[in-house]
Amino acid sequence: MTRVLVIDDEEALLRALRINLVAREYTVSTASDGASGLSAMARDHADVVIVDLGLPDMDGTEVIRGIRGWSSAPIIVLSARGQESQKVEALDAGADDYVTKLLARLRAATRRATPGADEPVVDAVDFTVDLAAKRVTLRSGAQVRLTPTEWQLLEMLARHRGRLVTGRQLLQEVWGPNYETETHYLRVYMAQLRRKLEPDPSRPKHLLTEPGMGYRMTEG
Amino acid sequence: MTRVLVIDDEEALLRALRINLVAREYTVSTASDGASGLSAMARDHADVVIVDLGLPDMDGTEVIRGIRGWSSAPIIVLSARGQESQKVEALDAGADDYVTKLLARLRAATRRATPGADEPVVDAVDFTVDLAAKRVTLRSGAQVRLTPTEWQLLEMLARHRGRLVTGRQLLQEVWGPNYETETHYLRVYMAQLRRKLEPDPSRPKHLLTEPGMGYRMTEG
DNA sequence: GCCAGGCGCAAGGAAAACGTCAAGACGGCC
DNA sequence: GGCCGTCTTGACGTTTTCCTTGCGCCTGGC
Repeated sequence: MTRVLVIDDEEALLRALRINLVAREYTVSTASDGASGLSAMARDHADVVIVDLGLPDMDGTEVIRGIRGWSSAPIIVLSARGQESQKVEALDAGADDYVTKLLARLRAATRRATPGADEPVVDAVDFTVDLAAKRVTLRSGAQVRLTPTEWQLLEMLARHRGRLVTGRQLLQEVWGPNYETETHYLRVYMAQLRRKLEPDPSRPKHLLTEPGMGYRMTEG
Repeated sequence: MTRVLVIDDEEALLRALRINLVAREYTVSTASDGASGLSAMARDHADVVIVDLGLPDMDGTEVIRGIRGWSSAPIIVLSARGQESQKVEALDAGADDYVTKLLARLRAATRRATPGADEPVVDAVDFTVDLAAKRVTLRSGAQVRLTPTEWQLLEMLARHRGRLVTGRQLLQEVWGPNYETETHYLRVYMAQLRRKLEPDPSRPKHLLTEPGMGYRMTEG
C-alpha cells in the first residue's frame, strides 16, 4: 500500500484529493502548512509527497529542501495556485483531466522510486525477504513476525544488499531526520533482527557490522 | 546515463566542466543565461542542474525557483564567482581538488535518484575497490575488512588512481585541517593497508611511496 | 665512515564503538 | 481502566579502533 502525504492549505482541495486517492487505494495523510507537513513526514515516512507551493507559513521550496535533506521519497509539486482552485469543483466530481494527470504523475513517481521492480525478492542462504509482500520467510519455511521498525531496518539493508549502509543513513531513513545520533537504537534493533533471522545470532552471517562504518547485509 | 544541465555564463568554465563531466560519462547540456537555462530544463528534463549564481539576465535564485516550481531534480549551486574563475585553469588540467569535490556533490545529488549508478569500481591487479559498496575484494575472492581510517585513505588514493597525492592532501582529507604535519599517521596506516592488500607488503606494487612527495596508487 | 632525516614496522594502553539484557514509557485496543 | 505489543532508555561487559612510542633500516651528504 502506497502512502501519500498531501501538504496544502486549501481545505476543499485537501478533502477532494483525499477522497480520490483513497478510492484508488492509496493511504493518505494530510497537512495544512509547511511545518506540520515536515513533522508529519518525519513521523510517518510517506512513500510520496504532494506539495503545494505557496503555503501560509513557509515557502514551498523550503518544505521540499527540508524533506530532500534526509528522505529520498519522490515529491510532486502542484503548480501555481489560482489555476488549482479553479479545478476544485472538478476534483469533487472525481474524474476529470486534472485528477487523471495527477494520478499519472503519482504512478510515475512511485515507479521510479522502486527501481528494484525486477527483483522484489532478496534471497539469502538462511532466509528470504519479499520486499513487495513485506514478508520474511526462513529457509525452514516458517514465517517471521517483524515489528514495523524491524521491517524498515531490514528493508533498507535488503535494498542495498551487498553494499555498506552507514548508521546515519539507517537512522535517517527509519527513525527520521532528528535521530542521526541515536546509534543506540541501531544496536538494539540489529540484535533483535539477528535473533529472529540468524542461525547463530551471536555470530551473524548476513547482518554484518563494520565497526565505525555501518552495517551490511550479505546473501551468502 | 545521468543528464546534467550546467547554467553559467563563463565560457571557459562551461567548456572545462563539459570536458570533465563527459569524461565521467555524464550527458551534458549547457546554457549561458537564466532564460535559456530554464527553457533547456523544460525541454530536456535533466537529472541534475548545476547553476552559477550571478547570471547576466536574471538572479540565480530566480532560476532555481523557476525550476523548483515544477521539477524535483536536484540543484547544485556554485558558490560566489571570483573564487570560481580563479579555478578555471585548474579545471582545465582536469585533476584537482575542485573537480573532485564537485563530482562528489554530483554523486551525492544523484545517489537519491539512481542509487549506485555512477560510483566506479577501481580494479587493480591484486585487488578490487568498490567505492559504492565500500568493499575491497582480493583477487582470491576474499573480502578485506578495513577500519574507517584505512578506508578513507584507500578511497582517496583510489579516486586519484595513477596520480600522485601529497601527504598534506591525505592528512587534510582524512584527519582534518589541523593534522597537516602528522606525517607519522600516514606511515602507520599505509603500512596497515599494505599488510592487508599487497601480496608482498614490504615490496608494494600498488601503494607506492614517492619519497618526499607523497603516495600513489597504481592498478598494474 | 658517520650522521641526519625520512620511512617501515611492531606493540600497548586509552578511548570509542558495539552487543546484550532488562526495565520503564507509550499508545492502541478491548 | 487494564492489557498487550512495541518502542525507548539505561547499565555493564566486550570488542575494535585509534593514537602513541620506540626502534631499526635505508639513502644521501659530509
